[in-house]
Amino acid sequence: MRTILVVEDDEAINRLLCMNLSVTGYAVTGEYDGAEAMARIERGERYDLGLLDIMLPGADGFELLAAFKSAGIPVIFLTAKNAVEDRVKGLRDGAEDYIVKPFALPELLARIDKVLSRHLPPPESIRLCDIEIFPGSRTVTKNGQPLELTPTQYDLLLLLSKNRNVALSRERILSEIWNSDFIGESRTIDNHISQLRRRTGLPIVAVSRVGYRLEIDNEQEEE
Amino acid sequence: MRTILVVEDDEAINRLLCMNLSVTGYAVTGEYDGAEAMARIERGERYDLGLLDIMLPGADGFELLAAFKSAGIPVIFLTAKNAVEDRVKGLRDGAEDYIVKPFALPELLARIDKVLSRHLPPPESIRLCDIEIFPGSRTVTKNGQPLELTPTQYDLLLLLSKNRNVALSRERILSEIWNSDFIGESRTIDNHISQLRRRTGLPIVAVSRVGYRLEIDNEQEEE
DNA sequence: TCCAATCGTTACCGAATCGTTACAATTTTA
DNA sequence: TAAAATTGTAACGATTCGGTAACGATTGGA
Repeated sequence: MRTILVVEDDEAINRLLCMNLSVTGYAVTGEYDGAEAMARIERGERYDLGLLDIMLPGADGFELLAAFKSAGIPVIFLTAKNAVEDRVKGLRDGAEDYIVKPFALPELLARIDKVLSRHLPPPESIRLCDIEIFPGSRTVTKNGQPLELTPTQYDLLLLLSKNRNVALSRERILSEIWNSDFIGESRTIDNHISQLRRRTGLPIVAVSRVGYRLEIDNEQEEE
Repeated sequence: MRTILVVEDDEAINRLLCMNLSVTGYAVTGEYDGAEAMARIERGERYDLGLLDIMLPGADGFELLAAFKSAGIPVIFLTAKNAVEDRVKGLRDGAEDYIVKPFALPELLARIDKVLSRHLPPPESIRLCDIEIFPGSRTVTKNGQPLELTPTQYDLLLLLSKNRNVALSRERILSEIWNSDFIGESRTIDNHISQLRRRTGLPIVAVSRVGYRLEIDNEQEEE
């Protein structure tokens, strides 16, 4: 379970955040005083993320940001409505993101999700049945043997593997692999799918009128 | 299951809304007093949507809107017939939508659906008796076993499942599934319904001269 | 109760979709 | 510069899907 430290002196907002985040599945600690929060970090308490107000008693958000940064903990700032310069300074000093009060909770959750996933170590390799993808070197093996793939095939495979059991529309595939536009509406994707299927032997099924889906009944492991 | 807080002091309308929404598959809480509703939000109670009347005892709709917004809960206003300025103010202050009383239920349902899909990630799965729909992968199971459906059948099933216990007119079905065009008025829908009924075994009943309705007596859960 | 309207279902054929092979244009590599 | 590889497009056949017609059953209103 991910842990979050919320530092916010407004009691209502603090409680609201803690309640909602804890319901969503995070382990939350609420802190009202900047100096106290600072003490927690210096004491070596571990958190996966800090949600920091800027105006705080004890120590302000920027001081805290420095402490969090040197402890390797990403930070999202909670800024008041019109404090534009705060945001600028915060981002320049290394905050991961900021959100303006009052904010919509789903938006905050989405940002938290993004920041946390950005801070996860990228996987060494991705395993699908007998296929293994090594994003670091952009190589693929099948049963341990190297498998030659063209760049497009590799990109397609990576996209599918990141979205296993998800019906990917042709539209989505186009926009993810062919940067931006590329108006050429055609059977291009179908062809690459066909080739990829032949080389990898993976169960890539057509979703009629929509696109394709990599079907993996998960009892595989990642490494 | 999605949760809705209905705040409306007119007892008849309140009960009507709660009854209809609950039959349609939402978890509904009815509240008659603005201050009480405010207390619920401040207490941290979670809802996916607020349906707010504007003229309320205790606290009016606009005060509630602010509270809902800072809790990240989207709001649809129920406005009286000629209160144009209310609508304008509501939308400017961040309401997602408004609907004029007296309103037609299908229209309200459509708007609710739109707002929710804009604010929440789509549900993992939708369960109807022994049928389970997985929108992400565009697959369906019956008693856990995969169930093959054609694209049109799938779209039709999804539409019906989002409008359970609501009579869907052929007109509406056509416009939702066949994008705009398709002038050919015929028995096409009846055929797809027939096939869907056979494959899923769901209680899709004909509503004479109108269309069809998926009849589900709710004691099911979603996941 | 009766009759017309509506509905459920089967059958059928044209149209659309998909898998695949082939090929030219372009890019990369030697 | 020449050869090889890659990529977008075209085309063909197989298969599936979808719209319509048709017929009997059912329903619902007078």
